[in-house]
Amino acid sequence: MHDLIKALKALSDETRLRILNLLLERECCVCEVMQALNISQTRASRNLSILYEAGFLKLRKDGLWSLYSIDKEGMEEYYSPTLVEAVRKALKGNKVVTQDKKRLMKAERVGPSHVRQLR
Amino acid sequence: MHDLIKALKALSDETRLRILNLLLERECCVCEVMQALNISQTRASRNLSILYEAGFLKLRKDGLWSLYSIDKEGMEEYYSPTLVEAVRKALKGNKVVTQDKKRLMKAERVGPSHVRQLR
DNA sequence: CTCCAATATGCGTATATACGCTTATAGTGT
DNA sequence: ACACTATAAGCGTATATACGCATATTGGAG
Repeated sequence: MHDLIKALKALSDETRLRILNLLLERECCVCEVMQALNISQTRASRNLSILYEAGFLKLRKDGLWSLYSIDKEGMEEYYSPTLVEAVRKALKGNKVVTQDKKRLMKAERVGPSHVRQLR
Repeated sequence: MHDLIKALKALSDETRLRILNLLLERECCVCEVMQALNISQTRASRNLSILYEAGFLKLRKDGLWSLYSIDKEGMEEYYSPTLVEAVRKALKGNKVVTQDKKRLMKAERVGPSHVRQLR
């Protein structure tokens, strides 16, 4: 029950729902998440790791970059894919999420120090 | 998105997951929830109304009694039934929840003032 | 080894949440 | 009207959460 609660808590936050929807598009590094959602580095990193700890994401390191993606296979808790799918459906066409994905297309894989404001 | 977050938050709590699982068994009044989970009246009432506000429950009044049950038909947000089902599956066979249901069988529809401690 | 870059973490703070105690509200019966 | 009962709501408090600022960590380049 505790793991389920942890998973549900992880999803009970706008920032994290937006991140999850970004990652449904494709794997992202922290700085891409920052740009797409237009949030701080700390905030992106913290919320990514909360989703990670809850079992939704997998992490791949490439040099300085931390690349997060939805852990489709690795989700041992059988309910996690169901939750992700429910969130995906629920937010399909959502304005904020759509805008995030647009910004993601313009985002560049450069670190916090070079991040530009995206529209 | 806000409604989804509200629903997820409502589920992100042990007391409320236990209540939801009780109600998957059958309609209950507040005092039955108290007895089954062995919690206070305030706590039962508060958490029931949080689940209600999040759209998971329906309420039927019978005299002094407030009878809560899962709102299977009324859940307008199409994701709510999915979430309920995910929770149900995830907690199937769970010790705590099983014990709650056992106590529910022994519970009586009497108010807080007559509640006995159940084993 | 040194400097720089991308990410993670410690810490303080503001806000949210959960709960108990107490009191209010609203049916029921006399 | 009055007493009694089941539930809801106000309030205070303890704990959890989210965030930013500053700093630590870790990898790469020279």
